[in-house]
Amino acid sequence: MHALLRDAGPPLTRSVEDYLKAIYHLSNQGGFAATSDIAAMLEVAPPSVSGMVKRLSETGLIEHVPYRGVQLTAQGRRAALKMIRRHRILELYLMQHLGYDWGGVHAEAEQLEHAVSDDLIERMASALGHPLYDPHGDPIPTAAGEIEEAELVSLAEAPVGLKLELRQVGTQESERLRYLAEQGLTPGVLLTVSERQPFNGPTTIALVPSGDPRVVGRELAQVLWCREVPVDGYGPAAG
Amino acid sequence: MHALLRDAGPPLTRSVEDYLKAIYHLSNQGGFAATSDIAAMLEVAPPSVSGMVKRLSETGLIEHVPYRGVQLTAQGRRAALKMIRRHRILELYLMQHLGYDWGGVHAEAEQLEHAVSDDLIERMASALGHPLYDPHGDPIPTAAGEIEEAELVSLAEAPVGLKLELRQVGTQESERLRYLAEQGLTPGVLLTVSERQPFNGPTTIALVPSGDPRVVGRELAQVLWCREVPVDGYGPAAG
DNA sequence: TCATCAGATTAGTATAGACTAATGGTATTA
DNA sequence: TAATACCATTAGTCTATACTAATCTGATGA
Repeated sequence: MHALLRDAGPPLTRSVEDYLKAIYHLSNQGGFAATSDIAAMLEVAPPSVSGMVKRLSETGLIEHVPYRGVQLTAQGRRAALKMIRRHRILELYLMQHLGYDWGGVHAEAEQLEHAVSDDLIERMASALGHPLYDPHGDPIPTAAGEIEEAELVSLAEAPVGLKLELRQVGTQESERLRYLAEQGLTPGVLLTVSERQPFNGPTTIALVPSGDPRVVGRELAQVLWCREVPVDGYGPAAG
Repeated sequence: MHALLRDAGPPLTRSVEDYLKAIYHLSNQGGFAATSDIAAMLEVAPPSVSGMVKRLSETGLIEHVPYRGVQLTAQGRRAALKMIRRHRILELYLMQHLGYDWGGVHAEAEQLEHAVSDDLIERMASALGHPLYDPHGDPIPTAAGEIEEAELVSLAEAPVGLKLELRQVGTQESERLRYLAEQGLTPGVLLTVSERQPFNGPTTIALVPSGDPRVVGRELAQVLWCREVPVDGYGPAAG
């Protein structure tokens, strides 16, 4: 079974590609993506999402548990990773070969990722020396659809001094979620670990770039899953 | 009145852009583009064209004379030239910077031209040194929407030895059109002028690349409008 | 001049994808 | 446990774009 033959069927529309990407980003580590979150990310109304979810699950790209959310199937995940590869290669190419800066590159790549051929992406990847990380330090999926899973560390374990991105909040309790949101601790936030008290004491962090400090008790810190962020350059190993 | 403000209104859809381009190519020098020709060029059914024509003329991009055909308005022409600029810059960029060959470049540019921003096209144009001709020798419209109109010579006047592309057939008589089509003399055909008999005699040409000869009487030759084709390189003046 | 035929148009339908308004389900809170 | 509030879903509509089948127009040819 060749990769090229495996995904036969009609090509995906632009909208479908956007939905799959959004679902991928929202369902970290096997969780469900909620209708309203997808709607917010794509800036459409929730009923539009319900409609699309029905179509996508009929074509086998996602699985839908009513009132719970959706997950990508293996096929949907492959398609999502392909779009993410395209996006990240494009961003890098536009910055390195056409002088784009951080400001404009995302929007341009967002459009182009739906129009480029696989061939063009591989040519760009070659011209870039088959990079492993995009300008934000995120890993670029391979053409075969594999991606380096960022290993997540809980904030309670992270070494002092590390720069981290909060990726996942491992609780559903609304009180806690509300509190964390008030503190500005939502997925995507950047922070550095400033200090940790001994004997299972709290962790003190500084938000990036504001520098605002936060003190997080051990119980909460244990459910804040973060990934290490390379301080500079195009990847963890970049010099 | 700034160019940037002049074309306000909702952005054109992909389909609309394709229709405008097709109409531009089909209506040489102020002629009308026929419904069936547009349909053939875009590979859609004629009624689909009728439907689109209605919408486009309501939005002022074309003018429609029922049962005769359509013409671009100034606004439609600007939009078409913008797409043609995009296409030609993209083809050149893909060939010169990403190693594309003649085979693949057209299809890729056809997709990308709908997705790129003006900014990206201008960056590519810069990287290419603001070229005036595309890989086929066709002139590239400027960002301001001006295009070098290829001056057409009638075959009856063209100097012996010149390489020409047949661009326009200046008659509507079906007998003559049928005869010309039988002879393989349709717009787009390449040829060289081999000989011309004196005293308003016939012109002998050789089709390119087959080399097949054709003898064309003066009356017919007078209505075969051609443009000179640069023999090599990226433009008439290219060395 | 009239019949014919190719080409253009209208009529009616389908699909993708969006919307608003109304309804239904789940989970938090009192 | 009951009430409530939030979120998801269904119902119904709209637009763009395509299609097929049916009809109309205008040019050609007898």
